[in-house]
Formats: sequence, structure tokens, C-alpha cells
Amino acid sequence: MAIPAATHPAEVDLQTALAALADPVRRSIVRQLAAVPEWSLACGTFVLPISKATSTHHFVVLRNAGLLDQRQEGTRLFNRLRRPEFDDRFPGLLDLVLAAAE
Amino acid sequence: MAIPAATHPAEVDLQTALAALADPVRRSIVRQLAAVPEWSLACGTFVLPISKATSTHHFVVLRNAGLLDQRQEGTRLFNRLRRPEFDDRFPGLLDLVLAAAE
DNA sequence: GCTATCGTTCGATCACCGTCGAACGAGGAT
DNA sequence: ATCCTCGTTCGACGGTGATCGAACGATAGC
Repeated sequence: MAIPAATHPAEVDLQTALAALADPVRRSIVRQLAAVPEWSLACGTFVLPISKATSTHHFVVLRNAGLLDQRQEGTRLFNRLRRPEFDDRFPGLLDLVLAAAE
Repeated sequence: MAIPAATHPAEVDLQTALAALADPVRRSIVRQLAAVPEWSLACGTFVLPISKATSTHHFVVLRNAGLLDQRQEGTRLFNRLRRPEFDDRFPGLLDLVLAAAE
């Protein structure tokens, strides 16, 4: 399993960021990630109403949008929300997502 | 021609707002609108690489997202960006769109 | 070695949305 | 009355993206 290539928020354009956050499942992932300590959630431990394959797809999109950092530990992939870097690139955007009741 | 029903930003959910702004043509409309005085641009005067029918569709989406106010004057529809109201509902979001070089 | 778990990859399907041309309607102008 | 302009409405088409099951690979543990 090769280390997945993540995109730094500085290289992400607005189109990609908005498209990534325009999906309810991905916003749910972001919120669950923001509610716990960094590196504490593996991909499979999120509560999501979708299959494994779809889940992988969403994590790829979030990585490419500069929202995720991933670290392999054994057979599991632990995640970290790139909050400060993303806030630096798109100030206020992440706050909107996390503040939404939804 | 009936007066088009516009949605107030306070009643717009995040999903609708993000989906509306995730389209490059609609962001272009928002930027062109922010660059001129209020009520100074009719729908047909925007420079857009699309047909009239598609243009109408985008204006509908923007209205439903609480981003637009429209006023009929003769045969033309003049537009106003609901900047303060939208900023109140989604702080920082419009700023991101307007600040983007793109 | 064998097995179980975790995540990826591969097609395939399906729904949604952006797009268009054509026809229509409402106003203004001559 | 006639025309022209502006915008809407009506199908229809096409592409993109979200979704899935099944097969695969990698790692851990027995």
C-alpha cells in the first residue's frame, strides 16, 4: 500500500475546496474529525451511511482538497484535519462547516 | 412576467449555499455584480460564455441561495447582490469568492 | 502457513446538473 | 399594429460524480 499523496491547502483552488465541501458525507467526515484529537480516527471508524468503496472515494476527494492528512499505522489509515493550514488558505470556510447544525 | 420569488439568506442552508457557489459561472456572476453599484446590471448584460436559457437557470439558483435580489424595470431584470444579509448568514464565504483571483 | 481486518481498485449503474435550441410572452419603440 | 429586445419555459442531451459489489493486496495475529 503506497503512501497516499496529499495536496497542501496552499495549492488548492477555490473550485476544488467548494466542490469538496458541497457534499454532505464529506462535511460529516470533516465534523467527526474536528470533534476528536488528531490522528485518533481511522477511515473505517467513521459512522457513514455508505459502503467502503464510496468511503475511499470521499477520502481521496478530501485529501486532494487539502483537508486531510493521512498516516498509515499497521493496516489502518489514521486521519488528521489540516485545520490551521486550510484556515490560512480559506479563512472562515472550515468554521462555517463546523458551525453548521445540519 | 411574474415577480420572481427570492429566498432570504437567513432561510438558506449551508448545502444550498455551497452548491450554488461551487459553479464557476455563478461565481463569475457574483463577482461581476460585486464590482458595480447595486441595481446597475441587467441579466443580459453580464459577460458569460453560455446561452440565455442556461443564464436564466443560474440566476434562479443564485436567487434560491439567497445571493440575489431582482427588480423588474420594463423588460429587463436588474440585480443586486445581497451582500450584508448573506455575510450575516455565512460570514466570510462571499469574501472568499470575491477575493479569489481565478 | 492460514485467516481476519482494513483499505484500494475495478467496472458498472444511476441521478443530478449544466447545457442547448426553439418556442413563447411581456414590454417598449417606431 | 408591427417589430425588436429581454427573459422564461420546455423538452432533450451529455458529462460528471456518488454509489455499489466483488476482487485484490497488505498487514497483523494466531
